Amino acid sequence: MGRGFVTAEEVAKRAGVSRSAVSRTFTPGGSVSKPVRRKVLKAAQELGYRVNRLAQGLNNDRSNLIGVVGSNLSSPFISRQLDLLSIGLLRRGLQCLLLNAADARKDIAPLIELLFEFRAQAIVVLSGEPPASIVDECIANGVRLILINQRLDRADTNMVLSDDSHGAHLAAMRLIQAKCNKVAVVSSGSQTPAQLRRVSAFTQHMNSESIEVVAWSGGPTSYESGYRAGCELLLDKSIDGAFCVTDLLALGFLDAARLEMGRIVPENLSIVGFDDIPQAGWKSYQLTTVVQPLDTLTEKVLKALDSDEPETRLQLVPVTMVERTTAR
Amino acid sequence: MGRGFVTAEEVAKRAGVSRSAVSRTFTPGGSVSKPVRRKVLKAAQELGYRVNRLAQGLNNDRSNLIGVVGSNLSSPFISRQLDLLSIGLLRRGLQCLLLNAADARKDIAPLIELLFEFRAQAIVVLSGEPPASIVDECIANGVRLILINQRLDRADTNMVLSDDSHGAHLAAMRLIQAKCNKVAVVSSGSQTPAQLRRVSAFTQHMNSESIEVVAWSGGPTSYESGYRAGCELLLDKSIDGAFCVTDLLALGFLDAARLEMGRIVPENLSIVGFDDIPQAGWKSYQLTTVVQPLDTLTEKVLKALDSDEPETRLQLVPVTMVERTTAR
DNA sequence: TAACATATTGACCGCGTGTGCATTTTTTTA
DNA sequence: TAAAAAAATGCACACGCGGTCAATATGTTA
Repeated sequence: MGRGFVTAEEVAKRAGVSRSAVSRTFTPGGSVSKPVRRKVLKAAQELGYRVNRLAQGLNNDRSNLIGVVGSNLSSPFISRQLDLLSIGLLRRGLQCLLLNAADARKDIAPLIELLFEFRAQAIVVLSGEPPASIVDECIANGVRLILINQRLDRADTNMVLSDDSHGAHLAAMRLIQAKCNKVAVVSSGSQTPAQLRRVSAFTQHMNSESIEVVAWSGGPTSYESGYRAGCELLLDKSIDGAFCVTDLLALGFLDAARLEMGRIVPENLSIVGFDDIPQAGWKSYQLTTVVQPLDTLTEKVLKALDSDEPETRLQLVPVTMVERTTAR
Repeated sequence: MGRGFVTAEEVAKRAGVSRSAVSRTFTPGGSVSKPVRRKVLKAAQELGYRVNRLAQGLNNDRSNLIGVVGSNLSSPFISRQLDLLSIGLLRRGLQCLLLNAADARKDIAPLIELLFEFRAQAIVVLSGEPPASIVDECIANGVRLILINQRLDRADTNMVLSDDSHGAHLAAMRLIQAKCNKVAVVSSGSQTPAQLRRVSAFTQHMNSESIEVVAWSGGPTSYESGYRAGCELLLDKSIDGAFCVTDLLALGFLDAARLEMGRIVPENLSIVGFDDIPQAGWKSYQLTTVVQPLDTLTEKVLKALDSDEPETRLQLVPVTMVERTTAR
């Protein structure tokens, strides 16, 4: 009862049986007689014994650890993603080893190295782009790698991502429907691949309709950046529509438009966002936006974790648009 | 190079040295000659060898795993807390084993059991109240337990919490300063200890000033609950002040007041929140609120993790008030 | 060059667990 | 009741690593 944990050996001694008996008692399907099992359980209870899953994983070669790496964990979107993911993992008896990539935003390679050292069974990347070498090492070591909203140009990696292009097209169509003549497209300065896809798909669509597009990007993906974008862009009175590639940006933009630049939304200016974070539905905002269905996205991630040989490596999650009040 | 990870044995064979040499090469302070070290590193590089930290922890008795358990991970406050915590842990070379208590909101005991099985060095509880038996087991097994914003009535547990009472007093003083005659205090139905403390300290203060207090509580700790509270409470036109024990509640309340119940804030109604989540500073809200200094709180948690014999088990983090625009 | 001090090395053990195998005990069948 | 089948049990090994210790190699001094 001293420092440290109780071992199976001690339980065996107390119960007057062999250590094997203890092990078998705690192993489903182990061959143990009723009386022995009772004695073992009693001794274990009294001593406060718990199986050491680290040692367990040592010969099983199954650590049951799933590495999750991402940055911006406190943003509404990512945090919800992490919330759902961690619940799903727990339900499946998997443990979530969380690595915050805030320090190494650019290069998440060392973090993944760390996960290798912990023998993570699989690695889920919420944000950030792993270098190709890491991907190679993952398959070499039999570690499943799952990228969320990240599109890598190789067929041997699991990717689950929202249909950004289609979402951008939806946004474009909505702004066209609102009869906008000159629109802004707002993204952050971090230029994540997902954001780039949204910007380019949107721009392309608008160009094909001969509608002028003004691109703005800067700062982190935050409310404040959106606010700044609004203050700067809306000096141009002819802009009557905006697609913000993230709700956070959109809400900042919306506040700038209404409270700083004297615009009336949606009469004067139509705004469409992307993600559908909870705040987009708050009464003060009522943002019209493209919905990333986080639950189905998470579900696909978990499924990719389960199945031994995933049928599809690239899974596109369809997006929809929720109509609220910020687009005419 | 088959399935699974490379072992030190294989590296030794390839490098033409003993396995001990490999181990020493990767152990700081190990006695290895330059040429041998070079050979080992080369072989390790070629084979893609990585130390197995699980096996490492098996004899060290240091898993380097810190268990973090909490619920409501996507709420602005908790997610930020988790964000900061996970960064701090990583910086200190500790791994964050995240357990989402969403399923077992009431009883987080089984989750902590799980962390025992993984031989977590310490356990940080973001939310939820662990039963006393768990606390006993923690100290019996030499696992440090740190409770955040949770006050247990025992001297052998590490607790880091914001000064809820003082915060509530600040809120009360502010509403008195706003010359409120009848105030509401809004909390969620989940009745966490922290919320209860805020409510009671606030009510007590107001009573001592002979100001009438109407208490409302219901639903989860969410924007929606606050909105509902506003819709129901503000039917009483004589209520001219409100203390919402959580910013999320406050923002919902504020929206209900302005957009649904036709109140003018702060002329007609003063509102004070608690937490200072990012959204409280957004231009549409500009909520006057009590600030929980999350960075210092997190810092104290990390420090409690470090020090082998913490000087103080109960650490109260001082709170301040940020003046914005919702209190007259 | 010899004697000595020091740096390096490899064999071995322990960490806590699961499991194959041979042995012993219990149960079933003839 | 005896023989055969089944179940239960303990021993020993493996998992991948760090650390101890004696043996060996290298360097240093007289």
